[in-house]
Amino acid sequence: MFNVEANVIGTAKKGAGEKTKAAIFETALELFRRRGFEVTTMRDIARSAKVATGAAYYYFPSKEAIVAAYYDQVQRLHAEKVRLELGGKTGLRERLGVAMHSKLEILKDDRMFLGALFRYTGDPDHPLSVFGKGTQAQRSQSVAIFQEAIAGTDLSEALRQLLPWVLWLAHLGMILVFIYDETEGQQRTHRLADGILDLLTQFIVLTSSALVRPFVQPWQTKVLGMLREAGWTGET
Amino acid sequence: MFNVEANVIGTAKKGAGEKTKAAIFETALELFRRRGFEVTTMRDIARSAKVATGAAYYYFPSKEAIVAAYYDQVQRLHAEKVRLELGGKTGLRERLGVAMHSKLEILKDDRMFLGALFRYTGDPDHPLSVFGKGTQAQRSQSVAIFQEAIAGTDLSEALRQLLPWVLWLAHLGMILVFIYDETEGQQRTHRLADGILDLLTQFIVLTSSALVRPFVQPWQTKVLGMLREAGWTGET
DNA sequence: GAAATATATTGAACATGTTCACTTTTGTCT
DNA sequence: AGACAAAAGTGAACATGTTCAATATATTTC
Repeated sequence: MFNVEANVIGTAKKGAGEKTKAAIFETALELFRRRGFEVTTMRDIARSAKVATGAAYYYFPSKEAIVAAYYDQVQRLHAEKVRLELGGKTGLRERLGVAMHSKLEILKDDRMFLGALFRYTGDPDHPLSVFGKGTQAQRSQSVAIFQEAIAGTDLSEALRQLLPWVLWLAHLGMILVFIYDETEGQQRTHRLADGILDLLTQFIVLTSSALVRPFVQPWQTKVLGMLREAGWTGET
Repeated sequence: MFNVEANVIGTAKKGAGEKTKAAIFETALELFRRRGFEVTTMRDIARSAKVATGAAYYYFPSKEAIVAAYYDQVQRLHAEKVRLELGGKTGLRERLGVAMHSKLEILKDDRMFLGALFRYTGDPDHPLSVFGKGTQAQRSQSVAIFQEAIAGTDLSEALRQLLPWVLWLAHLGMILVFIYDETEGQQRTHRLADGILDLLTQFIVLTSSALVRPFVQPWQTKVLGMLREAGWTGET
């Protein structure tokens, strides 16, 4: 009768299926981690989670959608982690470093199935395409994290607007490199991220310095103009 | 008994299956173009080509492999086209423009199924991964085209070595943008390519000019060093 | 509390990429 | 020509992602 605190805890009446969904999700991730994405079948997942095959599809529209859900979770963790680690840090370079490296740390054990995120990259109309309309919301969230990372630093309006998108794109490339990186602890990816961030911040600082600005400013304008035209920020 | 000129023409005795292979290939491309890659089934292709389903697999290890074969053909066409159009042109910017735009022209009617090339981007071990070992040969060929494009121009040794790889990567991104580009004749992609090439060549020219070199050289060194470390050129 | 509705769950059926044991065709050797 | 081997081609069977009609369970309505 009284049903307070009910849906606070996940065990409540309403949405009893939440538990099932969670079970399927956790089981899937475990199998993905242990055996890889391709070799793990939906039947495996369902069986391991002690439900019928169809149940998995009741909660997730596709196998890749499970990875997408995982990535949603990653984004939440990342936002949290960044907010935490950003405290006190005021330098642009340092803040960007936090945003990038913390992401890699979150993903560190999941390189095996992360590739599934890129499966529909070449398919503009697929709901799970990294660049498609269907993932716009997640994209915005991810961009927002980088917005937060550059918040408080002294940047031009144009940069403040476009930099987060550039960083998002760079971070996507970074994840790809990460997947391919077989070096111990994926140090190569970490170093590459540092290198790119070094260059980027140096460039930005340059364009802010009154001394060289006249020489570099037109470049920045051109770069930003291009990005804008490329439509990366419009998000029709 | 005498079997000269035989395998010169494609209709020869040896390799009679070449005709079948070609039929399957052409039929597949036609269907991909008319209906799209996803909706076209291997059974469709086989039926249209008047062979059994298994025949398609006798010649192509997978559905995506057909697109890969198409892309091989594209590369040959591209090499040819570039060699042709490059005649006379000596400016770096102009030559790079030829390399990029000619590629887009070759691909112009095939955006519908080009996305299949990217299907295994996130799967390092798949034989058809764009960045994987299995596609190393095609990658080298593609890089060679850009090598040819920058040949004859006045560049430092480091640049001459790394620029082709950078261009290859850029051109890959360009194809991706191309696939998503719904503007008339994909002008947006063409403009983006021009913009990026402008920036790139300006940067290169800058680092060559004796006047500003001292200021920009360290940057170039850093960028090139990073690329090298990233292992894009090693190709283990 | 019974009927009606919404939510969960089932497992068989389906579609399609892929494999494979088997047959047919083609070319070679004697 | 006939035997043999290699290449070409067949189509049924298989594996797996996905759909769906049917059923069970919970919740709401009256």
